[in-house]
Amino acid sequence: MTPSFEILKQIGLFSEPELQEEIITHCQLQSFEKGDVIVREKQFVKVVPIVVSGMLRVYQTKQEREILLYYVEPSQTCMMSLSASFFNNESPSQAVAAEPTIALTVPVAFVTEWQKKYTSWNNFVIRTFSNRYDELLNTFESVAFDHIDKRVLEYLQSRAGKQKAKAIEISHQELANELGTTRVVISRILKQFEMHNIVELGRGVITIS
Amino acid sequence: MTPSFEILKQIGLFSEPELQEEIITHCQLQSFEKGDVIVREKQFVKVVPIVVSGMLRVYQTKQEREILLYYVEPSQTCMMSLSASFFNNESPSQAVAAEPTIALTVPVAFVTEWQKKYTSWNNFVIRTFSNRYDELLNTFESVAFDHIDKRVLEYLQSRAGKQKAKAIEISHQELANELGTTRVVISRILKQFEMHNIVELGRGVITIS
DNA sequence: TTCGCTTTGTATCTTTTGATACCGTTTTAA
DNA sequence: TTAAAACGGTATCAAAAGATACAAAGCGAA
Repeated sequence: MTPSFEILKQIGLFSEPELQEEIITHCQLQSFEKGDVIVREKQFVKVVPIVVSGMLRVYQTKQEREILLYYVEPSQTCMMSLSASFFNNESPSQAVAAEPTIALTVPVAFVTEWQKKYTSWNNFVIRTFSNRYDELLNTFESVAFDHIDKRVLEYLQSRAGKQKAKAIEISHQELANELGTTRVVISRILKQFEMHNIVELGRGVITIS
Repeated sequence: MTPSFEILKQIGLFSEPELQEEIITHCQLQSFEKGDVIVREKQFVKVVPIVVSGMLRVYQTKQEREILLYYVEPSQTCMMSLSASFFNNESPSQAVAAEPTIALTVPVAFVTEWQKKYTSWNNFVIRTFSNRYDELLNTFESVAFDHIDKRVLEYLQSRAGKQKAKAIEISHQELANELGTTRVVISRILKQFEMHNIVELGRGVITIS
């Protein structure tokens, strides 16, 4: 599907009219169902996705383990795709729609071209790299120095902050995957939280009090 | 001091003659003693350093703790300075000469300008961001999933690989700082290694057998 | 409704790592 | 040369988190 000016306005990042024209002529608007794979591990990247609505989950699987890199939210793009597109590398990571998602797909050829021609595009690229680095540094620090109970609480609060309702739909096992630990550890901590009236627990649901 | 074409050849990254001219007219070649601070935390960045010889150590201090981000080796630059220069931010990190170092200093104004004009400069910038991200991801994984003994050994092997001699000059305390742990833990592990004939220990020196 | 799968609760045990303390040796600087 | 600082060895204790095992409860499909 061809993107519209409306969509570009919604993304709100690309100010130059010429760039907007180029995006409309060269890019596609694609819909994904929850669970659809947008970028597969070890595959060459042909387009870089910019999320319009919904969310992508980007992760790696190394030695049987899943490592969450980041989520791509509206008006953001996937840094690993960007990076792979610059060097014509295979993607070292996988991107999956975490919910129904609409994304603008930019053919890789334009990524560097637009960087030279349009300041707003270049800013977008640099900001993407810089922000993802900061993000990773933050999770690095919290893994290195914080106890898991604090990390669990921060994860829940962050998730709750991004939605209207305070009820977070996630199983203990999934939460363990997100934080790189095991289910038993999560159950233990959540039970502690419940006893201290910090959360309420249901099957597949955690509610922050 | 004004840089020469020789120096640029040595760096070996900037192919366009026009870019080389610009570097020679606008950049400086600066020498630093071991311990000199090149970028201070919370200070605005005026120049971005590209290391010609020697090495910079870039780290953050958060909550009394020191977090090693990366080393800047010859032909590399400091990603945090780059990033700060793009957004006119204060530097969130500190860069110190780990040994006597000569660096090419690029005034921040040219960083984005050259990005648009010179492909090799843009590649350099993007590659810097991308490589530092990969690097951080690797240390993240090793902190999250590996035991300290393995991390110590890998650190020693990596250090040894970068020099001729197998003797690494570092105290247990310094090693602990590098890996984000405490001196006692390091002493314990090194003693284990020595008993298994993996290393030989001296005062301030560790030799891989 | 019943069978099977998913989800959660919990107990026990072990390993890893950190914290603290104390001591002896070596190096440095006054 | 003497005092102080840096360095390293080691013992003890505690806390955090992982591994394993088993049971109970909830949910969906046949």
